[in-house]
Parts: sequence; structure tokens; C-alpha cells
Amino acid sequence: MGKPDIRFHAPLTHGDLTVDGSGYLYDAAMRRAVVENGGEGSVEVFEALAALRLAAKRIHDAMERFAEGHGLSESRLRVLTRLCHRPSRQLPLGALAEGMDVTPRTMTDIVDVLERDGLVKRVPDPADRRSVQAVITEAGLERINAMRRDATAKQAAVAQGFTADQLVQLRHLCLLLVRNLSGDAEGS
Amino acid sequence: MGKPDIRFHAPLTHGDLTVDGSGYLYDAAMRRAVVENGGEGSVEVFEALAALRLAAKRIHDAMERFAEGHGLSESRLRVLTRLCHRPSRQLPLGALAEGMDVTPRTMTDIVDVLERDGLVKRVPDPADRRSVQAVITEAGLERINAMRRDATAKQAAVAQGFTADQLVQLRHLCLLLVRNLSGDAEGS
DNA sequence: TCCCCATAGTGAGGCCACTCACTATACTTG
DNA sequence: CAAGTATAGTGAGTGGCCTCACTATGGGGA
Repeated sequence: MGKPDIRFHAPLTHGDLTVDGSGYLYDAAMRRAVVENGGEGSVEVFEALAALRLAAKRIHDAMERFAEGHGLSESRLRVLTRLCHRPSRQLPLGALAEGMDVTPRTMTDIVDVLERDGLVKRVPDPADRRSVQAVITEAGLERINAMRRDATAKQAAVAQGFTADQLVQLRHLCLLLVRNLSGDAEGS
Repeated sequence: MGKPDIRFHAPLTHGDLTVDGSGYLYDAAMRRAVVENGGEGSVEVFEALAALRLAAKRIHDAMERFAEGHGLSESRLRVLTRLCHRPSRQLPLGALAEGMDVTPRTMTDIVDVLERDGLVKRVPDPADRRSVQAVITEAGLERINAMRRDATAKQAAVAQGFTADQLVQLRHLCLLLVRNLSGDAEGS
């Protein structure tokens, strides 16, 4: 009780996670799907990518659910957090977009909602009249501060059972993928 | 040439990937952002999750770009692929939704577009009059078959430089996260 | 049989993400 | 200084994803 008990579309089982002979997790349904989805190509690659996709989605969903409980969304939360950690409490939309790896157009939409809710304010930049600064408001700061304790608890729960080395490994492997995908827009 | 040269919003540098003392990749901009985003909580956790988020987004973008070149999107491509590997060439919308970890409502939208483009057809299920089967059409099959060769090449490029063990590790770590996120909807 | 509830799909409405096209301002160069 | 290009943000439109609410069908019991 206390919690609003937001329901959403339920956990969606999918969780037939089991351990294979070597002690590593795999998902029976996923492996079946992978095999169906084209014997061509490496099964390991496909399976790793599917697992990464699933993990990313679950993390996103969890973040969304968490933020929703405080009247935000994951994107809006990230924007507020960034602004909050600036000494000046402000940042131009373009910088926010770049930092969050979205297009400037998308940031316009996100800030639209934040501004409608009174959590940030658009302020013209006198130094560059093309630029628009997003400034976090008092209400925005309060909102963020209220969430802070919850957030660290959630974060710890996610990493439960991970060794420090595993976290480094995970980061390393993900960034290896990022590097492989950087700039090879045209294939061979 | 030959390629339509779809532009999109450009690679978005972000790629200050460097190697730290232990031989593992990290992203300078990301680490800075992480430190700003709250000293509380484990930096390793936050950084690993940020890397995973980034990798997932880049993979999604690459898939989208690839699919777009063939007049599809990632989601529609995945639906067609699944249908294509069924002996009966069909599947109810609910099963498709579950297999792709989206809500039934979302699958309705995706199939709407596929049907509008003539790649699938909705067919009532005589055995269960509530159910609607999505059946892949001739045009849909042709589309998928035309993409197949390209797809395996792309897939190989993504996994370039990965050992088989690293792929297994990546899968394992991602599924570990998935397991941690499964069903702990209420925190403590 | 009638009622209750679960299940399959969809209408309505919202956010987020992208594209392309456009305005306004800044910079750079002839 | 004028012209050309680059940069910052937005309008218009689409797709994907979600929630909530609703219809229609299916499958138990009292």
C-alpha cells in the first residue's frame, strides 16, 4: 500500500530463463525464435542481440514505470536530471538533444511537455539569439529531489547479483558493439 | 551508388570511445554525464546501463535504417520474418505481440500498416471467432526473401571482433538483468 | 440456462522518436 | 557589405509504443 499500484501491461512472462550446460543463462523461447528466424548467420550473434534488445526494453519499461509514479517519463526525467546537475540549472535544447542521443526535434517535444507541466522554462540566450535555454524551475527541482532516494534503491536492485567485473564487462561489450556500428553506414 | 543514400540524422558523434587502463572501453562523455547525474549509487552500474542503452539504440537505429532501405521498419520486418518461418505462414495477433514483447494494441497498429502495404492480410480464425490471424502475402514473402542476403552480411558486420565467448557473455549478462527486472514491480 | 469472468482485438488519446521543410540568426568569405 | 553556408529550433506528418475503455466471443459454474 502507499504505492499507486500502477498496473501497465503486466510482466509479460517471456521469462523461461534457464541455465545451460556452461552455467550461462538463455531463454528457451528466444532460442527457438532465433532458430526459426533464419538458420543463416551466426546463432550466437542473433541470440546476443535479442538478449540485449530484451534487456534494454525491460530497463526502459522499468524506468518508465518508476518515472510515471512521479508524474514523469524516462526522457523527461533524464532531461531534468541533466539540468539539475548544471551549476546554472540550464542548458540549450541542442546540447540536451546531443547528450541524450536524440534529434533536436525530439528534444523540442520533450521540453514542450516539461514546460507545459511547469518543470522547466524556455529562456532566450542573449549571447546567441538562435539558441533557447531550458531552465529547470523550482517545481522541477523539488520533483527531482523527491525522487532521488527512490532512484538509488531501484538502481541497486537492478544490479543485484552482479560483480564489479561483470558490470565492466557488460559496459565493454556494449561499447564494442557501438564502435562496430559507428560510421559503417555503407556496407563494404 | 545504387543505394538510395538515405540520410537520417547522421551518426551523432558521441564516439569518444577510448580504452582505460585495464583494456576496457569507456566513453568519456558518458562517464562525465554519469558523474554529474548523481554521485549517489554505484557509478559502475550507471555506466553499464548507459552503455547498454546506447548500444540498444544504435542497434535499433541500424536495423531501422536497414529495413527502411527495403520499405519496412524494424518492427514490421520482425513480424514478417516470424510469419515467414511458420509452416502455415500465419499467426494470431496476440501471439505476435507476445513474441515481440509488445502490447496487443501495438501489434494492431503494426499489422495495420503491413496490411495497408499489402504485405499481410487479416483472416478470421474459424476455430476461435475472437481471434484474427495475420497471414503473410505473396508480396510479403518476396519482400523478405529479397532482404535475406543483405541481412546476414549486416549481422556479421555488427559482431565483427567478437569472440564466441564474448557473445555468450553478453547474452548472459543481459539476461541476468532481465531476470533482476522480472516481477520485482514493487520495491521492498 | 444465465451469469461471470477471462481472452482477443480495437477505438481514443498521449508521448516519444524520426523524417523533411522552414525560419531566424550567426559566421565566413568574396 | 552582400552572398552563401552553417547552426538552432520548430511546424507538419508518420510510426511505434503505451494506457484505459470497450466490444465480442469463449468457457466455466450456480
